[in-house]
Amino acid sequence: MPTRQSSDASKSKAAVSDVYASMRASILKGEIAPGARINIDAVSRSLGVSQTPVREVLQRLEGDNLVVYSPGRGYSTTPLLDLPALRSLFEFRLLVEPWAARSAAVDRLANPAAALEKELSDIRASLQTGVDARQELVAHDTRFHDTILLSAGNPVVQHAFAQTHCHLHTFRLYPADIDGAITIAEHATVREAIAACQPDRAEEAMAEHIRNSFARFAQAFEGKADLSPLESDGPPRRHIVI
Amino acid sequence: MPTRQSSDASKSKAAVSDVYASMRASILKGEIAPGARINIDAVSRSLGVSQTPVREVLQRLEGDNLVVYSPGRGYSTTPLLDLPALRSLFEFRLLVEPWAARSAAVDRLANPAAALEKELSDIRASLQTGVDARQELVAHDTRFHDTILLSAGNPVVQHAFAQTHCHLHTFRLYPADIDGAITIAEHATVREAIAACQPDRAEEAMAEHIRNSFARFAQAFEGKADLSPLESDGPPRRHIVI
DNA sequence: TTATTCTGGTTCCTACATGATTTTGCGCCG
DNA sequence: CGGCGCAAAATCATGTAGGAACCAGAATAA
Repeated sequence: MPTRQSSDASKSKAAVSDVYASMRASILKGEIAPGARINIDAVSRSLGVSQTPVREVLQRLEGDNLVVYSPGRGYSTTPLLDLPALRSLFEFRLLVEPWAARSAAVDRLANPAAALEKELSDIRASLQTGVDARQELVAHDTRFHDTILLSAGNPVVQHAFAQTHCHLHTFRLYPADIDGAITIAEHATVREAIAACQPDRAEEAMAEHIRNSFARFAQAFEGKADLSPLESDGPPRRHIVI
Repeated sequence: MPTRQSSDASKSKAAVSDVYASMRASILKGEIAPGARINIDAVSRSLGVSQTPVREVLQRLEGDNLVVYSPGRGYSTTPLLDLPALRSLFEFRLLVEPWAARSAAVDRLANPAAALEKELSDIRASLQTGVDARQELVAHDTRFHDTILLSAGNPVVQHAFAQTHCHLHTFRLYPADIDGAITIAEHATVREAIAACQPDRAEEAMAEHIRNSFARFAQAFEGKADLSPLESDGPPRRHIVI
């Protein structure tokens, strides 16, 4: 009797949701080894469900860029981001997020300053009691940036950014020893500019934060790569086109 | 005997591929009526396949934003883009594509001027013999913009842009009477700037092209909507929209 | 050493059961 | 007589089980 042993309220409906959470956690924890192939049958039996929900979950994970699909050969986990991929990702963020910060820094009801302030005090409090600071920090970072992007009010940009799952990927290679204080301080700077309704300052603060953030992550690759800064060419290029 | 009658070489493997092409065409042609729910069982029986490949296809179509999924209620086709959604889409393009044009307008092997020139002469020739100009024009537009984006050399930006499927959506509301000559002329301007390796000019030409393109599409909404241009109010707001 | 065949394993699809959701029809109240 | 609400039934999404085709790798023969 292959009954589902996961949640006591094992009615039925939570199947795909449970499987998604489980597989995603497995990949993020590195239990499946980046680049390895995923056996649908093995996973389904190990989780006590059928193959259909597992396949559905795999297709969703493909949208998250956590697995790749080869027709006729099944699914494999994606390898960790290398430095060029990380740079591409942060260049994209540098294209989108300063624009979002500028859009958010206006005197309107959409101004997210209050929500950002709450988020900042929450994370400060949470780090005091500090359990699993790494997870907390990434979660805070996600919420902070998502809030700003949301208040920019462009669903297409928001969706495109969400599809990159940048926080999800950076979580995979987040060094355990990073000090969150710097990140939070930069967040506070961004929030102040937004609260003051100064678009230029907000844009620049966000751009600076992303550049610094990339530099911090790039140090995880130290020794093997060049570490040249994100923007190489001279004149301070406007990311905002008229 | 529920044999598959689609392709004569009905080995088996083409199932999901066939279904995908078929459903996608149905939605784009409007045969399923935007906003209507999709009955998995009906589709599977009508195409002579089982429910599993249909579900797989629906999940892929969800990534294309052609259907939406409600847990427990299945899939529905997405409604046609309304004016605000179209504006959001073109604002995203205005954020990404001028940057890509700038990045492409450099004196490197990645410079796509030659490919763009071939693309332009191809479409000009194709329009002479003109069969189904609408389809040809959208296909050309897709290739032209994709080429520029590709040579910008950022996979993340490229993927994020591809995920918007902007040409796929604009195809759904492409007016039949639009004259492609203007579009092609603007493309030629962009190409010239890229060929001349003038980043500023390329960036501006692309931005101008996208603004004009939006204006042309917005005319499809004439009568029902405000038709305010992308940047409505007085001070140059750097395309921040409410 | 190279080509061919065979076998093990895995993906992919079909068919069916089940539970939730929507719709329809009937009775009741205003 | 018309509108509202509840209940029963049909409908449909979701999950399960199993089988057939297919790819990969190994062993054997030339």
